[in-house]
Amino acid sequence: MRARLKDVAEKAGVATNTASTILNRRPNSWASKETEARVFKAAEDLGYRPSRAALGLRLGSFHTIGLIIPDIHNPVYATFADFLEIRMRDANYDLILENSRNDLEYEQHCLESILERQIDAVVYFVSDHDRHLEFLKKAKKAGKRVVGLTGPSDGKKFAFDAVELDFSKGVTDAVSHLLELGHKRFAFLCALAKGQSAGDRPELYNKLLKKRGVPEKNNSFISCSHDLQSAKESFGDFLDKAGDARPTALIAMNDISAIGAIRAARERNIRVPEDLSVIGVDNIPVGNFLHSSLSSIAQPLQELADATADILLTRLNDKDKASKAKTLSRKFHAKLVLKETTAKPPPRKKKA
Amino acid sequence: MRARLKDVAEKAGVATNTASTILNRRPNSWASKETEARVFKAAEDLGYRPSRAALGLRLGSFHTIGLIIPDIHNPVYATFADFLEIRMRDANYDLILENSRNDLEYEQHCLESILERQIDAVVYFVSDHDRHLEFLKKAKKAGKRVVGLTGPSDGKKFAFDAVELDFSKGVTDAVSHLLELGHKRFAFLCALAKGQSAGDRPELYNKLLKKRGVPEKNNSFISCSHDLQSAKESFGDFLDKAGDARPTALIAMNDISAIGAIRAARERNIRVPEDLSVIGVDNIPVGNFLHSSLSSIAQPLQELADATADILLTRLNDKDKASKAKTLSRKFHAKLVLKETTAKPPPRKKKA
DNA sequence: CTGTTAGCGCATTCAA
DNA sequence: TTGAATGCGCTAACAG
Repeated sequence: MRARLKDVAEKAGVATNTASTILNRRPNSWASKETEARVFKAAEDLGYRPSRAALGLRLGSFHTIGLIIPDIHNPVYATFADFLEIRMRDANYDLILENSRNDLEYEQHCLESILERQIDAVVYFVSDHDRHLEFLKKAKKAGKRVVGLTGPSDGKKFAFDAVELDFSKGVTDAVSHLLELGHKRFAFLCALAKGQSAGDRPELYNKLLKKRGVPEKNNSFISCSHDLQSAKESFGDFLDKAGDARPTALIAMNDISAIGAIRAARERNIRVPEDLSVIGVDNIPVGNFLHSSLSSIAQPLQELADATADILLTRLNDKDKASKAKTLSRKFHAKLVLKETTAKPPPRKKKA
Repeated sequence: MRARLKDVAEKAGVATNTASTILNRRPNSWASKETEARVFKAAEDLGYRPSRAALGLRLGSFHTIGLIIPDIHNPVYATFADFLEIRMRDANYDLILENSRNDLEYEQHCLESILERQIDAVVYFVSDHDRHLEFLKKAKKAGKRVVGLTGPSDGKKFAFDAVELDFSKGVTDAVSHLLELGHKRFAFLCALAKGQSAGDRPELYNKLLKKRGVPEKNNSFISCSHDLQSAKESFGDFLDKAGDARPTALIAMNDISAIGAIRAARERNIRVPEDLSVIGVDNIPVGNFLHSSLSSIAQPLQELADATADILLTRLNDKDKASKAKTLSRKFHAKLVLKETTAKPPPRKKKA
């Protein structure tokens, strides 16, 4: 079996608790340098690793945080998870990853199940606030820290720690850019999780364009699921129905949808960007390797992960919960990155 | 605090151990139906979940398996992890995911660190056998089950449980197809992990083509890292050097490399498939959404994950280690899937 | 520095 | 069925 603390102590010729003291919190240790060295060497030799089970039982914590992502197949979340994992690992925390598979119901299940574990904190992407309120209450009651990744100001509104990402500047810039290029007809492709409704997104989108003088009839709102195939099909159907009245510019709510949509266009001999300009969201790496590299609204993933880790560690280190009342939050902005999928709209064909 | 077993027992008006007996192994329980019902209800009402820490300590196992993948950004591994997680979760096992980031050294670290946990089994993708031999020994000594995902016959050779995937038929078919189309000059793009050498891959590749009458001078072997950018750069450099003598057909060791290479071609006005045929490996979804959908050699991911889960559960349920000596393995074959990136080679230009 | 004691939550054994 | 007792590996408090 594995070496236990007791074995280390014996080998070093000290008492078990002395070994424990030395191996953990040096400050209060009265041991001589020599003894310390002996203990460390014994631990090293035996390949001693504290039992996480015993530690968890004794300390009531596993030094573990849970991360729930909506979709492991979306590079954005995979990358975020990767970044966060590195940061937390540096702080000696483990990361448990749950994939809710873009299913709001299953997401609930993940939230509940992760709460049932000996976990110190939960990080999750806020998809639908109302659905999460009860979870937040439970989590707080259970003494778990929670950090939500969310849109702007939701954190403040609901009083939980949050890393906020504001897309508005990015989206506004995207629209401005398309308008400047001369586009008149727009489409918005929105990927929805299973069980999620479009909410007020269509209105927001219409309002945004109306403010710039684009009449509502020139705007289309299309929804799809979170996979490539669904985006292709939804946008393809839309193109087929729209015929010649089709938009010349598309903003997709994420790059995955954008890629699906571009393929739908391609299969209909609609060229990107000559016939159709496309802007995605997320700026995932593969977007740079398409036939035309994908213009996109980029999330500052590294910063988001760092901010999340910072908040997490602040909370985790604050054992007294002194700052219990305060809500921690950091805010970031998404940024438009122009590449090759945006161009002037094609010259209008004369009506036959 | 959370409800403990003791609380459940109290609420149900039974002894703690009675509650334990009822909640766990029904067969040996002598309790009346009524008592049982009361216990279950109490557990339900209190939202009782056994403490994993206590369970881990008592039982010496966390009902958890570890999966080490080379790259969370490669959809193939993400998908495999997802499939395996579902299967293991059904069997009430948790899955811990480690990402070795295509770094052989870090992979070692992952293997070691995962062994140090209270984990029942480890699943990993075999990249380099020699490096893993010591790990395998240690794992066996520690009583961990190990399942390796590997090439053909490696499992038998090294006597550990394995799910084997044989690419040879797929690769042979790919070469045959390209030869039939009339291709004469080939390139092989091989993504290598950090710290990994090409090994005997170039020879195998040359041999394969030589057998079909392709002289060695018409074959190029190019290596790159596991990311899109590296593939693009490596293949781009190669194209620049090759000039007009460039190959008309490319087999990339994975789709990520293929996508990078295609973009490199695109940036040099080399059309795919008109000027260059490309076949990848993995058949990842995004390949279907490129400008020309990517022909590829597909891994049967669902089957691989299922087989892995089957072996895992067989071992895990075999507490007596009766079949200790036997090596379990399952073998699968990769399959060529033709799409749009393969075509006849361009007509040869007359030399100036 | 040491040795002892106690307890985290649970399964298990044994005597009632 | 029950109640009591034991121990998994570890930390922490205490008197020496």
